[in-house]
Amino acid sequence: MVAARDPQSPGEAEFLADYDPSQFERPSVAVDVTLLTVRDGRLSTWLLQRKQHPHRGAWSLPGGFVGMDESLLGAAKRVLESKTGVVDVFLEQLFTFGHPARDPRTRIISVAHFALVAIEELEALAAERDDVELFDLEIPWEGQTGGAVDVVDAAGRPQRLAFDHPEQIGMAVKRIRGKLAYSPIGFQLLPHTFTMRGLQAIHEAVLGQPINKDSFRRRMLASGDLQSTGEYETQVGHRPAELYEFARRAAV
Amino acid sequence: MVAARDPQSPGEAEFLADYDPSQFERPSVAVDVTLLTVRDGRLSTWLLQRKQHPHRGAWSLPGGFVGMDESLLGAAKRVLESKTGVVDVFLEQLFTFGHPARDPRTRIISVAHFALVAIEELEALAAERDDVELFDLEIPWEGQTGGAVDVVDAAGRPQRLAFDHPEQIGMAVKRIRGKLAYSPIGFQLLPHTFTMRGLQAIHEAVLGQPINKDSFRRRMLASGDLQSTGEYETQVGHRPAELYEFARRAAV
DNA sequence: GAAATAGTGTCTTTAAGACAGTATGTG
DNA sequence: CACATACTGTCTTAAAGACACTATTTC
Repeated sequence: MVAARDPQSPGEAEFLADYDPSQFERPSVAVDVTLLTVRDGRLSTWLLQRKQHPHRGAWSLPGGFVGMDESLLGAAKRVLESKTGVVDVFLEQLFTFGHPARDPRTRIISVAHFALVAIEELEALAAERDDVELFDLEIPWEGQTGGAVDVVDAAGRPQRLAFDHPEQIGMAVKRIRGKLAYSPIGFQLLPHTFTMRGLQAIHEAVLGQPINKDSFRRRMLASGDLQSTGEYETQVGHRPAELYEFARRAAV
Repeated sequence: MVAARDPQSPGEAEFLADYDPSQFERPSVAVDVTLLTVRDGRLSTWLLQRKQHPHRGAWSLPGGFVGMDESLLGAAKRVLESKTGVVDVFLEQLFTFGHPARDPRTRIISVAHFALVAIEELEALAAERDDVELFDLEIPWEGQTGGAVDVVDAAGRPQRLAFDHPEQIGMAVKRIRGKLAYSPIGFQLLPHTFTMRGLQAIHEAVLGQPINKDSFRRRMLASGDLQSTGEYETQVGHRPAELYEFARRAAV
């Protein structure tokens, strides 16, 4: 429920006609999107190399300014699609970063978002783009402590990141760890069908710690979020596991 | 760690000098604060009656525009103090509301915050102010479902609220319910020392459901967040309960 | 048939809920 | 001393962890 741009009470129409929105100096408002995936058992994120100042050459989250007639989530969706090609994924607002000096140009307040994509989907898109790169995260804290994270290349070397993006990525990790405990968000990082072991691997990668196999299975089956497909994986060199799908995907 | 306003690479200083921040139209950015307390076993919030358009006469959260050299939390703290007199309380960013039509004047993006205060402290302040009023909340959903809430007067009549404030208050309730499960945030709604029964009453009011007394006591004592004072309540007409304090208050 | 992981059954451990019984103020 | 609530101890129930054992595929 949002207030419509209609007069609410006597005299309001005249007031609105007189209102001058240009009388105060205003900050710019941007959105940034931390795109998380799990690759080879590790949380990873997709970054762009900045071609312009400030922080030229540093890696940065896909981001952009919010249009005057665009919602925040709409802006994040547009930025994500235009800068990475990723469409139709889980996307949620995270936190708003507004330190007065976070951008050297001028006051820019950034509404941080995070998105979740299965690695299979990302790698198909990555083949078409040469300006983006997927980096592993190194999280120097446990559980939901929070704080900045490191972004490393294949050799484990920390990368230079722009602005407050290490904090933004850290906030995304903190949030997804928290959500995992009570919501079936792990499905967003997997293809449509998946095995119990595959789902557990996602949870372990996100939480950064091993999970008891037996209780994980019991908990997932009891949650009602999983639905048997009757199908089984093949070509795996051992007894094939049953494939499940997210039970509410049809309902949503 | 936030980027300083210093050149990061060759050529950046020249770029910054040329940058013209006025070339794009920008939204206004405001902060709103949902001030929650527990009164007589019910979640309540403190509202101001709007004296100007838009939504003149409707009740609204304390709010105001963000200054150009002010952090978001700093703005929220300033707004809270100037409009309610409340200082030095728990205050945290909640969510940013940015629907293009949420304010009939112009595009105003609001960074919602929430604050927690013990009712004892609030009532002392309320005596000095006649433009603010404390209203009970009626939450039409369970657990952490989320969504707008109703604000009612002493007779239970729903009040007319300005803007998207019912959603903002709902978001605050959702957040505090979530935090209660893993963080000792309930202490923020109590005086410095309190009884086990008092703490349980706060939890029950926030969660909107009764809690098992025995396991609550066990859980709280095991958490390490409580510290015995050796003091006991008096004048209660029954065996007095021990007074505890929040164990980390000294450390913070 | 060996290797490897899937899946089942059961015992142990731990946390939550239930409840009886004792403790200690005020009136 | 009656009352009301604080606090303690123990039994029951439910969930998580541990682990042995069987099942089923590929090589």
